[in-house]
Amino acid sequence: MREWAPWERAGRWRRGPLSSFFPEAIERSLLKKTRVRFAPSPTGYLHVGGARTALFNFLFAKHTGGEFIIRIEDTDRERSTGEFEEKLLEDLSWLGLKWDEGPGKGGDLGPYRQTERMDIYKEHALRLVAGKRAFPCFCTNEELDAKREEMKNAGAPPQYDGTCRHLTDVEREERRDRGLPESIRFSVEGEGDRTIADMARGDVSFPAGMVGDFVILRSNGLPTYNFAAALDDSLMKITHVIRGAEHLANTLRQVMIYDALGMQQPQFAHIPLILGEDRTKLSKRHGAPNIMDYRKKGYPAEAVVNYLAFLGWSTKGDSEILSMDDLIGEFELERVSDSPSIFDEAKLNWVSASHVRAGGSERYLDEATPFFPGAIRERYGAESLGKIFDILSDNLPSFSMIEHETDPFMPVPLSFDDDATAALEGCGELLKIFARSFAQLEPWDVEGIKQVIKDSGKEAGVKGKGLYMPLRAAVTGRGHGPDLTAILLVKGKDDVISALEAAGIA
RNA sequence: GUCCCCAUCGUCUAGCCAGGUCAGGACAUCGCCCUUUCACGGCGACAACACGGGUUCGAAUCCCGUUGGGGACGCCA
Repeated sequence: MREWAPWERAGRWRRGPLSSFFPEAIERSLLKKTRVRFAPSPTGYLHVGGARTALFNFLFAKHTGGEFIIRIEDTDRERSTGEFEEKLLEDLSWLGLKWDEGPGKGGDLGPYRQTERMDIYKEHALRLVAGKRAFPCFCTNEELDAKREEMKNAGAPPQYDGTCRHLTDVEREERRDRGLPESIRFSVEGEGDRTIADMARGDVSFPAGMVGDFVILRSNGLPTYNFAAALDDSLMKITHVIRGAEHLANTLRQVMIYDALGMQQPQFAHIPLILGEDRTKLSKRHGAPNIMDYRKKGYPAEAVVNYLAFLGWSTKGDSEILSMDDLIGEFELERVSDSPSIFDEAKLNWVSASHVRAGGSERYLDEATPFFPGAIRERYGAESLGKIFDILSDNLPSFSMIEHETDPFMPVPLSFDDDATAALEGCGELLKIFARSFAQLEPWDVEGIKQVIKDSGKEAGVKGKGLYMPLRAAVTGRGHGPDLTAILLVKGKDDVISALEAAGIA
Protein backbone atom coordinates (compact mmCIF):
# COMPACT_ATOMS: atom_id res chain seq x y z
CA MET A 1 0.00 0.00 0.00
CA ARG A 2 1.41 3.32 -0.99
CA GLU A 3 2.02 6.19 1.41
CA TRP A 4 -0.32 9.13 1.27
CA ALA A 5 1.29 12.50 1.01
CA PRO A 6 0.10 14.77 3.85
CA TRP A 7 -2.02 16.99 1.66
CA GLU A 8 -3.69 14.00 0.06
CA ARG A 9 -4.44 12.66 3.47
CA ALA A 10 -6.04 15.85 4.61
CA GLY A 11 -8.01 16.16 1.42
CA ARG A 12 -9.07 12.56 1.32
CA TRP A 13 -10.17 12.21 4.86
CA ARG A 14 -11.33 15.69 5.58
CA ARG A 15 -14.96 14.72 5.83
CA GLY A 16 -14.47 11.19 7.04
CA PRO A 17 -14.42 9.93 10.58
CA LEU A 18 -10.66 9.67 10.41
CA SER A 19 -10.32 13.42 10.19
CA SER A 20 -10.27 13.39 13.95
CA PHE A 21 -6.81 11.92 13.68
CA PHE A 22 -5.61 15.30 12.49
CA PRO A 23 -5.80 18.30 14.73
CA GLU A 24 -7.84 20.99 13.06
CA ALA A 25 -4.93 23.40 12.96
CA ILE A 26 -2.71 21.04 11.07
CA GLU A 27 -5.43 19.98 8.73
CA ARG A 28 -6.27 23.53 7.78
CA SER A 29 -2.73 24.60 7.26
CA LEU A 30 -2.30 21.74 4.86
CA LEU A 31 -5.25 22.85 2.84
CA LYS A 32 -4.93 26.59 2.84
CA LYS A 33 -3.59 29.08 5.28
CA THR A 34 -6.40 30.96 6.94
CA ARG A 35 -6.38 34.73 6.68
CA VAL A 36 -8.74 36.79 8.75
CA ARG A 37 -8.99 40.49 9.32
CA PHE A 38 -10.24 43.03 11.77
CA ALA A 39 -11.36 46.11 9.89
CA PRO A 40 -12.18 48.97 12.23
CA SER A 41 -13.18 52.42 11.17
CA PRO A 42 -11.19 55.08 12.99
CA THR A 43 -14.24 57.01 14.09
CA GLY A 44 -13.91 56.34 17.79
CA TYR A 45 -12.02 54.44 20.41
CA LEU A 46 -11.88 50.67 20.46
CA HIS A 47 -15.11 49.47 21.95
CA VAL A 48 -15.50 46.20 23.88
CA GLY A 49 -17.66 44.91 21.04
CA GLY A 50 -15.00 45.68 18.47
CA ALA A 51 -12.32 44.31 20.72
CA ARG A 52 -14.21 41.05 21.10
CA THR A 53 -14.58 40.80 17.32
CA ALA A 54 -10.88 41.47 16.88
CA LEU A 55 -10.10 38.88 19.54
CA PHE A 56 -12.25 36.17 17.95
CA ASN A 57 -10.55 36.84 14.62
CA PHE A 58 -7.15 36.71 16.21
CA LEU A 59 -7.88 33.53 18.15
CA PHE A 60 -9.30 31.84 15.07
CA ALA A 61 -6.28 32.84 12.99
CA LYS A 62 -3.77 31.63 15.54
CA HIS A 63 -5.69 28.48 16.36
CA THR A 64 -5.64 27.52 12.72
CA GLY A 65 -2.07 28.61 12.19
CA GLY A 66 -3.17 31.45 9.95
CA GLU A 67 -2.72 35.18 9.66
CA PHE A 68 -4.40 38.11 11.34
CA ILE A 69 -4.66 41.28 9.30
CA ILE A 70 -5.69 44.80 10.23
CA ARG A 71 -7.34 47.01 7.68
CA ILE A 72 -8.39 50.56 8.40
CA GLU A 73 -11.79 51.43 6.95
CA ASP A 74 -11.49 55.18 6.83
CA THR A 75 -13.91 55.95 4.03
CA ASP A 76 -16.09 58.10 6.26
CA ARG A 77 -14.22 61.32 5.80
CA GLU A 78 -16.27 63.30 8.27
CA ARG A 79 -15.70 61.07 11.22
CA SER A 80 -12.41 59.29 10.64
CA THR A 81 -9.33 60.78 12.25
CA GLY A 82 -5.69 59.86 12.46
CA GLU A 83 -5.84 60.13 16.18
CA PHE A 84 -8.56 57.52 16.48
CA GLU A 85 -6.59 55.23 14.20
CA GLU A 86 -3.56 55.59 16.39
CA LYS A 87 -5.54 54.88 19.56
CA LEU A 88 -7.26 51.93 17.96
CA LEU A 89 -3.96 50.32 17.05
CA GLU A 90 -2.57 51.16 20.44
CA ASP A 91 -5.45 49.39 22.20
CA LEU A 92 -5.17 46.39 19.91
CA SER A 93 -1.47 46.13 20.67
CA TRP A 94 -2.13 46.51 24.34
CA LEU A 95 -4.57 43.61 24.23
CA GLY A 96 -1.83 41.54 22.65
CA LEU A 97 -3.55 41.15 19.29
CA LYS A 98 -0.47 41.43 17.13
CA TRP A 99 -1.23 41.64 13.45
CA ASP A 100 0.75 39.94 10.73
CA GLU A 101 -0.16 42.49 8.09
CA GLY A 102 -1.56 45.98 8.40
CA PRO A 103 -0.72 49.56 9.30
CA GLY A 104 2.80 49.98 10.59
CA LYS A 105 3.57 46.45 9.58
CA GLY A 106 3.06 46.28 5.86
CA GLY A 107 2.38 43.17 3.83
CA ASP A 108 2.15 42.01 0.24
CA LEU A 109 -1.51 42.77 -0.26
CA GLY A 110 -1.67 46.35 0.97
CA PRO A 111 -2.11 49.19 1.28
CA TYR A 112 -4.12 48.47 4.41
CA ARG A 113 -5.89 51.79 4.64
CA GLN A 114 -8.88 52.13 2.38
CA THR A 115 -8.32 55.75 1.46
CA GLU A 116 -5.05 54.59 -0.06
CA ARG A 117 -6.85 52.10 -2.29
CA MET A 118 -9.08 54.49 -4.19
CA ASP A 119 -7.98 53.41 -7.64
CA ILE A 120 -8.99 49.86 -6.92
CA TYR A 121 -12.53 50.81 -5.95
CA LYS A 122 -12.96 53.10 -8.90
CA GLU A 123 -11.72 50.53 -11.36
CA HIS A 124 -14.06 47.83 -10.14
CA ALA A 125 -17.01 50.17 -9.87
CA LEU A 126 -16.51 51.11 -13.49
CA ARG A 127 -16.31 47.46 -14.39
CA LEU A 128 -19.68 46.92 -12.79
CA VAL A 129 -21.16 49.88 -14.63
CA ALA A 130 -19.81 48.54 -17.92
CA GLY A 131 -21.38 45.19 -17.14
CA LYS A 132 -24.69 46.86 -16.26
CA ARG A 133 -24.51 45.62 -12.68
CA ALA A 134 -24.17 49.21 -11.50
CA PHE A 135 -25.33 52.58 -12.74
CA PRO A 136 -24.79 56.26 -12.12
CA CYS A 137 -27.39 57.77 -9.83
CA PHE A 138 -28.20 61.47 -9.69
CA CYS A 139 -30.70 61.54 -6.88
CA THR A 140 -29.98 64.10 -4.21
CA ASN A 141 -29.96 63.35 -0.51
CA GLU A 142 -33.04 65.49 -0.09
CA GLU A 143 -34.95 63.52 -2.68
CA LEU A 144 -33.84 60.23 -1.20
CA ASP A 145 -34.73 61.24 2.32
CA ALA A 146 -38.15 62.39 1.23
CA LYS A 147 -38.83 59.15 -0.64
CA ARG A 148 -37.64 57.04 2.25
CA GLU A 149 -39.93 58.89 4.59
CA GLU A 150 -42.83 58.43 2.20
CA MET A 151 -42.28 54.69 1.87
CA LYS A 152 -41.97 54.27 5.58
CA ASN A 153 -45.27 56.03 6.08
CA ALA A 154 -46.86 53.88 3.42
CA GLY A 155 -45.67 50.82 5.33
CA ALA A 156 -43.29 49.73 2.61
CA PRO A 157 -39.66 48.81 3.12
CA PRO A 158 -37.74 52.05 2.69
CA GLN A 159 -35.46 51.13 -0.17
CA TYR A 160 -34.23 52.76 -3.35
CA ASP A 161 -36.95 52.91 -5.97
CA GLY A 162 -34.77 52.50 -9.06
CA THR A 163 -35.24 56.03 -10.35
CA CYS A 164 -31.90 56.26 -12.14
CA ARG A 165 -31.45 52.60 -12.92
CA HIS A 166 -32.44 52.78 -16.56
CA LEU A 167 -31.47 56.28 -17.52
CA THR A 168 -30.31 56.65 -21.13
CA ASP A 169 -26.91 58.05 -21.93
CA VAL A 170 -28.56 61.26 -23.03
CA GLU A 171 -30.45 61.58 -19.77
CA ARG A 172 -27.27 60.97 -17.83
CA GLU A 173 -25.39 63.66 -19.74
CA GLU A 174 -28.23 66.06 -19.21
CA ARG A 175 -28.03 65.49 -15.46
CA ARG A 176 -24.27 65.88 -15.41
CA ASP A 177 -24.66 69.18 -17.24
CA ARG A 178 -27.02 70.33 -14.54
CA GLY A 179 -24.26 69.65 -12.04
CA LEU A 180 -26.17 67.04 -10.08
CA PRO A 181 -24.17 64.88 -7.69
CA GLU A 182 -23.29 61.53 -9.26
CA SER A 183 -22.93 58.35 -7.30
CA ILE A 184 -22.71 54.74 -8.45
CA ARG A 185 -25.34 52.28 -7.34
CA PHE A 186 -25.23 48.53 -7.51
CA SER A 187 -28.23 47.13 -9.33
CA VAL A 188 -30.05 44.31 -7.60
CA GLU A 189 -32.11 43.65 -10.72
CA GLY A 190 -32.27 39.96 -11.39
CA GLU A 191 -31.20 38.97 -7.91
CA GLY A 192 -33.13 36.05 -6.45
CA ASP A 193 -33.32 34.47 -3.03
CA ARG A 194 -29.97 34.12 -1.35
CA THR A 195 -28.65 31.79 1.27
CA ILE A 196 -25.54 32.65 3.18
CA ALA A 197 -23.59 29.84 4.77
CA ASP A 198 -22.53 30.93 8.22
CA MET A 199 -19.98 28.98 10.21
CA ALA A 200 -21.27 30.18 13.54
CA ARG A 201 -25.01 29.86 13.02
CA GLY A 202 -25.74 27.77 9.95
CA ASP A 203 -27.50 28.86 6.78
CA VAL A 204 -29.30 32.17 6.71
CA SER A 205 -31.73 32.84 3.89
CA PHE A 206 -32.92 36.14 2.51
CA PRO A 207 -35.84 36.52 0.14
CA ALA A 208 -35.38 38.28 -3.18
CA GLY A 209 -36.10 41.99 -3.06
CA MET A 210 -34.90 42.46 0.45
CA VAL A 211 -32.52 45.21 -0.47
CA GLY A 212 -32.78 47.93 -3.06
CA ASP A 213 -30.05 49.26 -5.31
CA PHE A 214 -27.34 50.44 -2.99
CA VAL A 215 -24.59 52.97 -3.41
CA ILE A 216 -21.10 51.57 -3.95
CA LEU A 217 -19.31 54.76 -4.88
CA ARG A 218 -20.36 58.02 -3.29
CA SER A 219 -20.67 61.27 -5.18
CA ASN A 220 -17.42 62.35 -3.55
CA GLY A 221 -15.69 59.38 -5.16
CA LEU A 222 -15.21 57.39 -1.98
CA PRO A 223 -16.50 53.84 -1.81
CA THR A 224 -19.13 52.77 0.67
CA TYR A 225 -18.50 50.17 3.32
CA ASN A 226 -20.10 47.23 1.55
CA PHE A 227 -18.21 47.79 -1.66
CA ALA A 228 -14.82 48.50 -0.18
CA ALA A 229 -15.05 45.72 2.37
CA ALA A 230 -16.10 43.10 -0.15
CA LEU A 231 -13.44 44.10 -2.61
CA ASP A 232 -10.68 44.27 -0.05
CA ASP A 233 -11.59 41.01 1.59
CA SER A 234 -11.35 39.30 -1.75
CA LEU A 235 -8.24 41.10 -2.91
CA MET A 236 -6.50 40.55 0.41
CA LYS A 237 -7.35 36.87 0.13
CA ILE A 238 -9.30 36.81 3.35
CA THR A 239 -10.56 33.29 3.92
CA HIS A 240 -12.91 33.92 6.83
CA VAL A 241 -14.87 37.02 7.69
CA ILE A 242 -15.76 37.00 11.37
CA ARG A 243 -17.84 40.00 12.38
CA GLY A 244 -20.77 41.12 14.46
CA ALA A 245 -24.26 39.86 13.70
CA GLU A 246 -25.38 43.37 12.80
CA HIS A 247 -23.57 42.79 9.51
CA LEU A 248 -25.74 39.92 8.33
CA ALA A 249 -27.71 42.09 5.94
CA ASN A 250 -24.48 43.61 4.68
CA THR A 251 -23.13 40.19 3.91
CA LEU A 252 -26.10 39.74 1.60
CA ARG A 253 -25.02 42.81 -0.37
CA GLN A 254 -21.43 41.74 -0.36
CA VAL A 255 -22.09 38.32 -1.82
CA MET A 256 -23.99 40.03 -4.62
CA ILE A 257 -20.90 42.10 -5.29
CA TYR A 258 -18.63 39.07 -5.28
CA ASP A 259 -20.83 37.32 -7.78
CA ALA A 260 -21.19 40.32 -10.04
CA LEU A 261 -17.45 40.77 -10.04
CA GLY A 262 -16.77 37.08 -10.41
CA MET A 263 -14.65 37.14 -7.30
CA GLN A 264 -14.19 34.37 -4.82
CA GLN A 265 -15.93 34.99 -1.54
CA PRO A 266 -14.69 34.20 1.93
CA GLN A 267 -16.52 32.10 4.48
CA PHE A 268 -18.60 34.02 6.96
CA ALA A 269 -19.19 33.76 10.67
CA HIS A 270 -21.48 36.24 12.39
CA ILE A 271 -20.99 36.47 16.08
CA PRO A 272 -23.71 37.60 18.48
CA LEU A 273 -23.74 41.18 19.66
CA ILE A 274 -22.75 42.35 23.09
CA LEU A 275 -25.59 44.23 24.70
CA GLY A 276 -25.74 46.71 27.54
CA GLU A 277 -27.69 46.04 30.71
CA ASP A 278 -30.77 47.45 29.03
CA ARG A 279 -30.38 44.78 26.35
CA THR A 280 -29.75 47.16 23.52
CA LYS A 281 -26.61 47.24 21.43
CA LEU A 282 -23.70 48.36 23.56
CA SER A 283 -22.82 51.99 23.03
CA LYS A 284 -21.39 55.03 24.77
CA ARG A 285 -24.48 55.30 26.89
CA HIS A 286 -23.60 52.09 28.70
CA GLY A 287 -20.97 53.29 31.13
CA ALA A 288 -17.40 52.59 30.14
CA PRO A 289 -17.36 50.32 27.12
CA ASN A 290 -14.06 51.49 25.66
CA ILE A 291 -11.01 49.31 26.00
CA MET A 292 -9.03 52.37 26.90
CA ASP A 293 -11.19 52.93 29.96
CA TYR A 294 -10.35 49.51 31.31
CA ARG A 295 -6.74 50.04 30.48
CA LYS A 296 -6.71 53.32 32.36
CA LYS A 297 -8.41 51.71 35.31
CA GLY A 298 -5.57 49.26 35.47
CA TYR A 299 -7.14 46.03 34.35
CA PRO A 300 -4.45 43.70 33.01
CA ALA A 301 -4.81 43.14 29.29
CA GLU A 302 -4.93 39.36 29.62
CA ALA A 303 -7.82 39.69 32.06
CA VAL A 304 -9.82 41.80 29.64
CA VAL A 305 -8.99 39.36 26.86
CA ASN A 306 -9.96 36.41 29.03
CA TYR A 307 -13.28 37.94 29.97
CA LEU A 308 -14.09 39.04 26.43
CA ALA A 309 -13.31 35.59 25.05
CA PHE A 310 -16.08 34.16 27.18
CA LEU A 311 -18.71 36.56 25.93
CA GLY A 312 -20.46 34.50 23.29
CA TRP A 313 -18.04 31.62 23.41
CA SER A 314 -17.24 28.80 25.79
CA THR A 315 -14.70 26.05 26.19
CA LYS A 316 -15.24 22.37 26.44
CA GLY A 317 -13.18 22.41 29.61
CA ASP A 318 -14.25 23.84 32.92
CA SER A 319 -11.52 26.38 33.55
CA GLU A 320 -12.51 29.96 32.99
CA ILE A 321 -9.21 31.57 33.80
CA LEU A 322 -7.16 31.17 30.66
CA SER A 323 -4.10 32.80 29.17
CA MET A 324 -3.97 33.98 25.58
CA ASP A 325 -2.15 30.79 24.63
CA ASP A 326 -4.81 28.69 26.31
CA LEU A 327 -7.49 30.59 24.44
CA ILE A 328 -5.71 30.13 21.13
CA GLY A 329 -5.45 26.44 21.81
CA GLU A 330 -9.12 26.04 22.59
CA PHE A 331 -10.87 28.51 20.33
CA GLU A 332 -13.36 27.11 17.85
CA LEU A 333 -15.96 29.00 15.87
CA GLU A 334 -18.34 26.10 16.30
CA ARG A 335 -18.55 26.90 19.98
CA VAL A 336 -19.62 30.48 19.46
CA SER A 337 -23.14 30.95 20.77
CA ASP A 338 -26.12 32.25 18.80
CA SER A 339 -27.66 34.64 21.25
CA PRO A 340 -26.43 38.05 22.33
CA SER A 341 -24.74 38.48 25.68
CA ILE A 342 -24.60 41.22 28.24
CA PHE A 343 -21.38 42.74 29.46
CA ASP A 344 -21.06 41.98 33.17
CA GLU A 345 -18.48 44.00 35.03
CA ALA A 346 -18.76 41.89 38.17
CA LYS A 347 -17.55 38.87 36.26
CA LEU A 348 -14.79 40.87 34.61
CA ASN A 349 -13.68 41.85 38.10
CA TRP A 350 -13.54 38.25 39.21
CA VAL A 351 -11.60 37.16 36.13
CA SER A 352 -9.23 40.05 36.55
CA ALA A 353 -8.70 39.50 40.27
CA SER A 354 -7.91 35.88 39.52
CA HIS A 355 -5.21 36.87 37.05
CA VAL A 356 -3.72 39.41 39.42
CA ARG A 357 -3.72 36.95 42.30
CA ALA A 358 -2.01 34.32 40.20
CA GLY A 359 0.53 36.71 38.70
CA GLY A 360 1.40 38.66 41.83
CA SER A 361 4.07 41.32 41.96
CA GLU A 362 6.43 39.30 39.84
CA ARG A 363 4.11 39.64 36.90
CA TYR A 364 2.35 42.92 37.60
CA LEU A 365 4.41 45.24 39.75
CA ASP A 366 5.80 47.26 36.85
CA GLU A 367 2.37 47.78 35.43
CA ALA A 368 0.87 48.60 38.80
CA THR A 369 3.55 50.92 40.16
CA PRO A 370 2.11 54.09 38.60
CA PHE A 371 -1.12 53.41 40.44
CA PHE A 372 0.46 53.65 43.89
CA PRO A 373 -0.03 57.02 45.60
CA GLY A 374 3.05 59.23 45.44
CA ALA A 375 3.53 59.15 49.19
CA ILE A 376 3.75 55.36 49.15
CA ARG A 377 6.12 55.29 46.21
CA GLU A 378 8.40 57.76 47.97
CA ARG A 379 8.33 55.90 51.22
CA TYR A 380 9.01 52.39 49.91
CA GLY A 381 11.57 50.87 47.58
CA ALA A 382 10.68 48.55 44.75
CA GLU A 383 11.03 45.47 46.91
CA SER A 384 8.66 46.70 49.59
CA LEU A 385 6.27 47.96 46.96
CA GLY A 386 6.23 44.43 45.60
CA LYS A 387 5.40 43.07 49.03
CA ILE A 388 2.59 45.54 49.43
CA PHE A 389 1.31 44.58 46.02
CA ASP A 390 1.34 40.92 46.93
CA ILE A 391 -0.60 41.64 50.09
CA LEU A 392 -3.19 43.59 48.11
CA SER A 393 -3.28 41.19 45.20
CA ASP A 394 -5.43 38.83 47.22
CA ASN A 395 -8.38 40.65 45.81
CA LEU A 396 -7.45 43.31 43.32
CA PRO A 397 -9.52 43.42 40.13
CA SER A 398 -7.85 46.57 38.86
CA PHE A 399 -4.76 48.51 39.78
CA SER A 400 -6.74 51.70 40.21
CA MET A 401 -8.07 50.14 43.40
CA ILE A 402 -4.58 50.21 44.88
CA GLU A 403 -5.02 53.85 45.70
CA HIS A 404 -7.78 53.14 48.19
CA GLU A 405 -6.03 50.19 49.76
CA THR A 406 -2.67 51.65 50.62
CA ASP A 407 -3.72 53.81 53.56
CA PRO A 408 -2.62 51.10 56.02
CA PHE A 409 0.87 51.44 54.64
CA MET A 410 1.24 55.14 55.28
CA PRO A 411 3.96 55.68 57.92
CA VAL A 412 1.44 57.00 60.40
CA PRO A 413 -2.33 56.71 59.80
CA LEU A 414 -3.75 59.90 58.34
CA SER A 415 -7.12 59.20 59.87
CA PHE A 416 -8.97 56.58 61.89
CA ASP A 417 -12.24 55.03 60.84
CA ASP A 418 -15.03 54.30 63.32
CA ASP A 419 -14.01 50.73 63.98
CA ALA A 420 -10.43 51.77 64.61
CA THR A 421 -11.45 54.56 66.93
CA ALA A 422 -13.61 52.16 68.91
CA ALA A 423 -10.83 49.58 69.08
CA LEU A 424 -8.42 52.13 70.45
CA GLU A 425 -10.70 53.12 73.30
CA GLY A 426 -8.79 52.84 76.61
CA CYS A 427 -5.85 50.96 75.17
CA GLY A 428 -3.10 53.41 76.04
CA GLU A 429 -1.30 50.96 78.28
CA LEU A 430 -1.35 48.14 75.70
CA LEU A 431 0.00 50.42 73.00
CA LYS A 432 2.86 51.45 75.26
CA ILE A 433 3.75 47.83 75.88
CA PHE A 434 3.66 47.16 72.15
CA ALA A 435 5.88 50.15 71.43
CA ARG A 436 8.40 49.17 74.07
CA SER A 437 8.55 45.50 72.99
CA PHE A 438 8.78 46.25 69.30
CA ALA A 439 11.61 48.70 70.00
CA GLN A 440 13.66 45.83 71.37
CA LEU A 441 12.87 43.44 68.52
CA GLU A 442 15.86 42.46 66.44
CA PRO A 443 15.79 41.30 63.68
CA TRP A 444 12.45 42.59 62.33
CA ASP A 445 10.99 39.38 60.99
CA VAL A 446 7.70 37.48 60.99
CA GLU A 447 8.55 35.17 63.87
CA GLY A 448 9.78 38.02 66.00
CA ILE A 449 6.74 40.14 65.33
CA LYS A 450 4.39 37.30 66.18
CA GLN A 451 6.30 36.63 69.37
CA VAL A 452 6.20 40.27 70.42
CA ILE A 453 2.43 40.38 69.89
CA LYS A 454 1.98 37.25 72.00
CA ASP A 455 4.28 38.43 74.75
CA SER A 456 2.69 41.86 74.84
CA GLY A 457 -0.69 40.22 75.14
CA LYS A 458 0.46 38.19 78.11
CA GLU A 459 1.94 41.22 79.79
CA ALA A 460 -1.24 43.26 79.31
CA GLY A 461 -3.51 40.35 80.06
CA VAL A 462 -5.44 40.46 76.78
CA LYS A 463 -5.75 38.19 73.78
CA GLY A 464 -7.71 37.67 70.61
CA LYS A 465 -9.52 40.69 69.27
CA GLY A 466 -8.67 42.72 72.33
CA LEU A 467 -5.04 42.22 71.45
CA TYR A 468 -4.98 42.48 67.68
CA MET A 469 -7.57 45.13 67.05
CA PRO A 470 -5.90 47.95 68.97
CA LEU A 471 -2.62 47.15 67.27
CA ARG A 472 -4.23 47.07 63.85
CA ALA A 473 -6.13 50.26 64.57
CA ALA A 474 -3.07 52.10 65.84
CA VAL A 475 -0.86 51.03 62.96
CA THR A 476 -3.33 51.20 60.04
CA GLY A 477 -6.12 53.47 61.19
CA ARG A 478 -8.60 50.88 60.02
CA GLY A 479 -10.71 48.22 61.65
CA HIS A 480 -10.25 45.84 58.74
CA GLY A 481 -7.46 45.06 56.35
CA PRO A 482 -4.93 42.54 55.14
CA ASP A 483 -2.91 40.25 57.37
CA LEU A 484 -1.53 42.33 60.22
CA THR A 485 1.84 40.64 60.53
CA ALA A 486 2.47 41.19 56.84
CA ILE A 487 1.63 44.86 57.20
CA LEU A 488 3.92 45.28 60.20
CA LEU A 489 6.72 43.53 58.39
CA VAL A 490 6.72 45.83 55.37
CA LYS A 491 6.13 49.00 57.33
CA GLY A 492 9.21 48.44 59.40
CA LYS A 493 10.06 49.00 63.02
CA ASP A 494 10.37 52.78 63.00
CA ASP A 495 7.02 53.48 61.42
CA VAL A 496 5.25 50.93 63.58
CA ILE A 497 6.62 52.50 66.74
CA SER A 498 5.83 56.03 65.60
CA ALA A 499 2.30 54.98 64.80
CA LEU A 500 1.88 53.28 68.19
CA GLU A 501 3.18 56.33 69.98
CA ALA A 502 1.02 58.69 67.96
CA ALA A 503 -2.08 56.61 68.66
CA GLY A 504 -1.18 56.32 72.33
CA ILE A 505 -1.05 60.08 72.72
CA ALA A 506 -4.26 60.68 70.79
C1' G B 1 -43.90 48.70 8.86
C1' U B 2 -40.74 44.89 6.08
C1' C B 3 -36.87 41.33 6.38
C1' C B 4 -33.35 38.58 9.27
C1' C B 5 -31.68 36.58 13.85
C1' C B 6 -32.24 34.96 18.86
C1' A B 7 -34.77 32.67 23.37
C1' U B 8 -31.72 27.52 29.68
C1' C B 9 -30.77 30.43 36.81
C1' G B 10 -30.25 38.03 37.96
C1' U B 11 -25.53 37.56 34.49
C1' C B 12 -21.97 34.38 31.32
C1' U B 13 -23.03 29.61 29.83
C1' A B 14 -22.91 23.54 29.29
C1' G B 15 -26.44 20.28 27.41
C1' C B 16 -29.59 20.85 21.52
C1' C B 17 -27.03 19.09 15.56
C1' A B 18 -27.01 12.51 16.38
C1' G B 19 -34.46 13.06 22.03
C1' G B 20 -33.86 9.24 27.81
C1' U B 21 -28.80 13.19 33.02
C1' C B 22 -31.93 14.80 40.04
C1' A B 23 -30.87 20.36 33.55
C1' G B 24 -24.13 20.84 34.98
C1' G B 25 -20.48 24.82 35.88
C1' A B 26 -18.92 30.00 36.75
C1' C B 27 -20.01 35.20 38.44
C1' A B 28 -23.23 37.74 41.72
C1' U B 29 -26.24 37.13 46.29
C1' C B 30 -27.04 34.64 51.10
C1' G B 31 -25.42 31.14 55.06
C1' C B 32 -21.64 28.16 57.52
C1' C B 33 -16.35 26.87 58.21
C1' C B 34 -11.20 28.69 58.28
C1' U B 35 -9.27 33.44 60.46
C1' U B 36 -7.46 38.91 65.28
C1' U B 37 -10.39 41.70 60.96
C1' C B 38 -11.06 41.96 55.59
C1' A B 39 -9.86 39.01 51.65
C1' C B 40 -8.44 34.18 49.73
C1' G B 41 -9.98 29.19 50.22
C1' G B 42 -13.61 25.22 51.52
C1' C B 43 -18.71 23.65 52.15
C1' G B 44 -23.78 24.70 51.36
C1' A B 45 -28.28 27.50 49.85
C1' C B 46 -31.05 30.37 46.40
C1' A B 47 -32.01 30.30 41.28
C1' A B 48 -33.52 28.64 34.64
C1' C B 49 -35.37 25.18 29.92
C1' A B 50 -40.57 32.18 27.61
C1' C B 51 -45.67 30.23 26.33
C1' G B 52 -48.98 26.97 23.45
C1' G B 53 -49.55 23.07 20.27
C1' G B 54 -47.74 18.85 17.80
C1' U B 55 -44.12 14.29 16.63
C1' U B 56 -42.58 10.37 20.19
C1' C B 57 -43.04 5.25 24.94
C1' G B 58 -40.19 9.66 26.22
C1' A B 59 -38.93 16.74 24.28
C1' A B 60 -34.54 21.80 27.11
C1' U B 61 -33.24 18.91 22.73
C1' C B 62 -37.10 17.79 16.54
C1' C B 63 -41.52 20.60 13.93
C1' C B 64 -45.32 24.59 13.86
C1' G B 65 -47.40 28.82 16.07
C1' U B 66 -47.54 32.81 19.79
C1' U B 67 -45.05 36.16 22.76
C1' G B 68 -40.76 38.70 23.96
C1' G B 69 -36.00 40.68 22.73
C1' G B 70 -32.36 42.19 19.28
C1' G B 71 -30.43 43.59 14.52
C1' A B 72 -30.93 45.54 9.61
C1' C B 73 -33.61 48.50 6.11
C1' G B 74 -27.91 55.38 4.88
C1' C B 75 -23.80 58.69 -0.37
C1' C B 76 -22.17 55.26 8.64
C1' A B 77 -19.27 51.26 9.39
